[in-house]
Order: sequence, then C-alpha cells, then structure tokens
Amino acid sequence: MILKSQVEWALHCCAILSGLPEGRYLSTKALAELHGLPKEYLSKALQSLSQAGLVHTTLGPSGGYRLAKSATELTFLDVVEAVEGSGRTFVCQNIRANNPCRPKGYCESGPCAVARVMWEADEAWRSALRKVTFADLGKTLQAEVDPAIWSGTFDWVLKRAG
Amino acid sequence: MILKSQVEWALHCCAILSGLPEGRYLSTKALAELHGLPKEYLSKALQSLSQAGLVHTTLGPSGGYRLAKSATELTFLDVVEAVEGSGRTFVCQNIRANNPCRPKGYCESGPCAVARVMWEADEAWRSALRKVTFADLGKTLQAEVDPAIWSGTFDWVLKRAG
DNA sequence: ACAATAGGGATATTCTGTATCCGTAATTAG
DNA sequence: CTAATTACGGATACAGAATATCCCTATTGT
Repeated sequence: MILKSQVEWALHCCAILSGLPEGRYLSTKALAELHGLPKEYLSKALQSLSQAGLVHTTLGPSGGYRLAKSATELTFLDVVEAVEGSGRTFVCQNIRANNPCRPKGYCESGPCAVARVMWEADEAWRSALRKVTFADLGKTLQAEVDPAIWSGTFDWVLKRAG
Repeated sequence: MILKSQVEWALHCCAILSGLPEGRYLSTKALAELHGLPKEYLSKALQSLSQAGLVHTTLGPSGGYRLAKSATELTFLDVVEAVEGSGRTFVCQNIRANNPCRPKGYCESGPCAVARVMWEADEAWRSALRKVTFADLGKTLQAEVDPAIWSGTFDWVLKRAG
C-alpha cells in the first residue's frame, strides 16, 4: 500500500503556491520545471486539486494556478484526499458472512469488529494530516531551507508567475 | 491506496486462531472454508504470517497453524505489516533536489519537510494499530456476536482442529 | 490574430494484486 | 510401511491501477 507519487507532487506544488503573492498564478509548466516532473502528467494531479476546489485557475498566457483559500485553511489532508480519493484504506468485504455456521439470510447487526479497528487507525491517519496546514509547512521550510536557495527559488517563481 | 484483501483475511484468520485451545492447529483448508476464501491464495497470506514468525506451523494430517505468541501480545500492526510489508505508505522521491535554483551537487541537510509530515501521519496510523491486540478483539467479538453463532463456530473449528 | 494556458479524452506501458496450478518435503493415520 | 494430508515455494496467468504521453478544444492575455 503506497500512496501515488502524484500525492507528493501535489503537496510540493501547493507548498509553492502557498508562497505566491495574492492574485498571482503559476502555470503547470513552471511547476513541472521547478520540480523536474513530466508536465503532462503533473497536469492531471493539478486538475484533481482544481476539481476538489482547492485551487483556482485561469486560462491563457500568464494563466495557471493559485490557492483557492488561505494557506492557514488548506491542510495536508485536503490535498491527499483530492489526489488519492477520500475512500478508506481498508475495505471490509464482510467475509464473516461466509461463515457456514450462520443461518442463511442472517443479517449482521453492525459493521465488523475487525473493520472498525482498521477504520479507527485510518481516522488517526487522517486526523494527523488534518492538523497540518500549508501555513505550518511554510514556516518550517523558511526556517530550515538554505536562505540563498529559498530566495533564489522565490525569484525564479515570481519571474514566471502571471 | 487500498490495503490488500489478504490483510483482511489474515486478520480474521488470526482472530480464529486466537480462540484455539493451547497446542491445537487449524489448517488452511478449514480457515478457507470458514471464511469462504480461495484456499491456495489464502495460503500465501498465511505463509506471510509464518515468515514473520507470528504463527507456528506443523505438517501432515492434523497439521496447520496456531499463534506463535499469546493473543495479548499479538497486535493488529503485527499482522498488517506481515502481509502488507513494514515500509512507509509515503515514499519521498526527494523532488526538491530537482529545483533548478540549487547549485549542482548540493547536499540536503535532512529529510524533506513534506515527507516528515506524511511519515508522522503514517506513525499515527501504525500507533493506532499497535494498540489493539487480538485479546482485545476476542473480547469485543464475544460481547457482540450472536451467542448461537459464536458457539456453533467454535464447535465447527474444534471439530477440524488437529 | 496569435500564442499560451487549463482541461479532457484516448492510448500505451509498466507494475501490483489476485488467483491458480503444480512439485517437494514433512508428518500423521491406518 | 503405505497412503493421505499438510505447509511451502515456484511458475504462470489475468485484471486493474499507476504512470506517462499525445492530441484536441475552449479560453484568455498580448
């Protein structure tokens, strides 16, 4: 069970977008170059963000993406679920119903106890992702990324942002 | 990102094995019939448990599986990791290193901040699974499963346990 | 008018999960 | 001793998902 690489891409892209000045947009092309990713395929990940309403887009030259809400409101969970889907990682096939000792047509009272444990763990995972915003990430990055690279990247991005 | 169905199978099988009297073994065939699963493929999941040292096996007629340790010591995480692997669900491709603004051969100080957040969530998931043992599950099941089915299943299993 | 953009559809490729089959070694029941 | 039963591992086949590319369309800024 491994998350798609698109999740990583989308997270890094949102990290960049969260640093954009108000009202500016950054294109797929720029984001792909900055991260060394295949432009066409990265585009699919960004479209997922768009469909989830996490980013706003404009067409034409100088078009691209910006965050649809403040970085303080955008969480890791938002992005992960936009790309990976919001379904549970554990799917209960209800195999207890195959027990030959059960009367036919017997109706289960509630969800399987095994599934409930797995779903609680799932919720713990989601809860951890929900606690971290891109404002938090921005602070962390600013504190630990080499200042020369940080400002160099910022300039690079601004030069390409419409 | 969905867990293999083998995880569900292995969990249910361990639930049954945890109810076996000391020293008795239950075969793949019995476990497959009880859960309505393909015997040959379920066998692969059980082999994973065996390789991880979670269960003990014997060959020959009346052979099969039993837990290698007490149900109070066997956790959900043990079983999930035995089947699914113990690797992280988020793999960091370190795409920050592709940043064209970085000097060539620049060496990163530590793990990527994005990855760290994802790994913390991963650990929250594992931590939740580590907290639940098969003794816990047994209590829950005994409390909520229809008593007639419960004892019927117990008899069914004992009749086939070597 | 032209160029650049997001978006979506179609397609190909690779990898993983699912499933089955068979051979081997070990062990027990008769 | 013989035959049946078991775990185990390897080989293979199949389906679906992830990865990746290509092309067409509509929109928008210069």
